[in-house]
Amino acid sequence: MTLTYTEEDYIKGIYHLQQTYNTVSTNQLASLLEATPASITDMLKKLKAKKLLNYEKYKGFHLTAEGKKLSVNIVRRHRLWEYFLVEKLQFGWDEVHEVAEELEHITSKKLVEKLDAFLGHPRFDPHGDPIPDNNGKITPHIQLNLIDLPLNTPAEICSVGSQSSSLLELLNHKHINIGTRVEVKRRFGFDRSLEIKLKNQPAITLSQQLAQALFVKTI
Amino acid sequence: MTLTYTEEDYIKGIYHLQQTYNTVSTNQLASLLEATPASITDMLKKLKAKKLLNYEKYKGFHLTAEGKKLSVNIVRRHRLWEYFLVEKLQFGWDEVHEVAEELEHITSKKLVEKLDAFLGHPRFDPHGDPIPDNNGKITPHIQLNLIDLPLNTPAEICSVGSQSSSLLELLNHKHINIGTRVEVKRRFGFDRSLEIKLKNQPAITLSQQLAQALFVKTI
DNA sequence: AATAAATTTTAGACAAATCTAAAATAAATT
DNA sequence: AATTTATTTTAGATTTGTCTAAAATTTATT
Ligand SMILES: [Mn+2]
Ligand SMILES: [Mn+2]
Ligand SMILES: [Mn+2]
Ligand SMILES: [Mn+2]
Repeated sequence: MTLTYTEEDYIKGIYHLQQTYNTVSTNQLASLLEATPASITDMLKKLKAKKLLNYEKYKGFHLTAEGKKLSVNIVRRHRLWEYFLVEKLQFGWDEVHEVAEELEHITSKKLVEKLDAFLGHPRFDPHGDPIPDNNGKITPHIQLNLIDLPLNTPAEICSVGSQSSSLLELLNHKHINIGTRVEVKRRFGFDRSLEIKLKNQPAITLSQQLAQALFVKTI
Repeated sequence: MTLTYTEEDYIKGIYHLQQTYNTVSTNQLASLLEATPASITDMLKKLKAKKLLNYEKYKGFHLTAEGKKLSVNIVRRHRLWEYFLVEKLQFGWDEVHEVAEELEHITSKKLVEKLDAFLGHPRFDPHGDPIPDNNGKITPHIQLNLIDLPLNTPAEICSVGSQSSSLLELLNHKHINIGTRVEVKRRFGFDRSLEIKLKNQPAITLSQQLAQALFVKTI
């Protein structure tokens, strides 16, 4: 099964959406891929014809087992390249997404396996998202939203809820990274903001919006 | 100036051909790119419209300064990736071409510069071909065809005349690589074959065809 | 110089991916 | 239940890259 770059972006988009919404709608995918609903419908027919998608007119859609398997492999490539860019080429973690969006489409099995080995079989990408292994297996991620972390409980940032550059810019400014140790010191009901402490640093404030975009595991 | 992957492959093909034939013909390019002459003509018009190509109907064509500059950059990316694949990912030098053919189309300036630095600014790719620098400057390659190397003159293989896998397979078999030291011991007029010696090894025979595909510099 | 052969271009068609505008269907509201 | 609104699909057009078959042009040969 060879797919065009565009078909790959579509099934990857559907894969991400159906993690949250079991069945995906035309408008949701149109919004994610920044295309018109008409374009989405056209592609849904093609993906259905290739047996990658379960789709009935007006009824929403989700990937077949085959479609999901291919999508997971695209996600694997995307996240391996992101790891490469940050760990080997010294990119900032907020600079890698667009380039990985292109690199992910190079499907050479040999390339992916050798890259994985060269990187030391990393299990998480620079945003804390798990990298599927060569069989499509994904290390489950037991993660707690920072907004739900109990007071004075040491924890470590393990992923972010979005890759928007505005979020990543803010995190860079506050010196928060994947792996950063945090403790929540106070909660303010008025605006649901948090006061947190990073190791050996004065307490800082996080807005509700920011805290909700951060996931942690206790340590 | 943003180019499609296909436009990039076309100007790169023209660039390589015009190194040998100052002006390139439709059929030459069709044969190189494995497309029909009609497809070539279509693309020539587009490239002319983008001012990358000097082209008059039936008169052959060659790149403008701008077209050449863009082509050299594609060649730079192609060869940097080949170097990466061999030196970092342990590919064989006969396995890298196809993958580099895809990687070369990722144009991110930051990616290319960081990759170049990561690799230590290599000056030659795994086939001995020079890697253009960031300004498009190419280290000139004073190379002698092995068939013209005088007898008993120590020399080093510095590049190969083709990347065909049949050639590279044969070189692997004979343990000949970029950097291998050779001396020509005898020439046979009948079939123009050569007897050569690699360091600390018994003499072996190279056919005329093989010797003509190898370039050396004396040491 | 006339003819034949090779090369190159054009004409017309098709697949992929996209769009806009209109039509069909489903969901929400009165 | 009828109507309005939102969603989704279809119809038809456009761009990019490709092809085959036919026409135009150049080059080679008699
Ligand atoms: Mn992509
Ligand atoms: Mn990521
Ligand atoms: Mn290419
Ligand atoms: Mn090369």
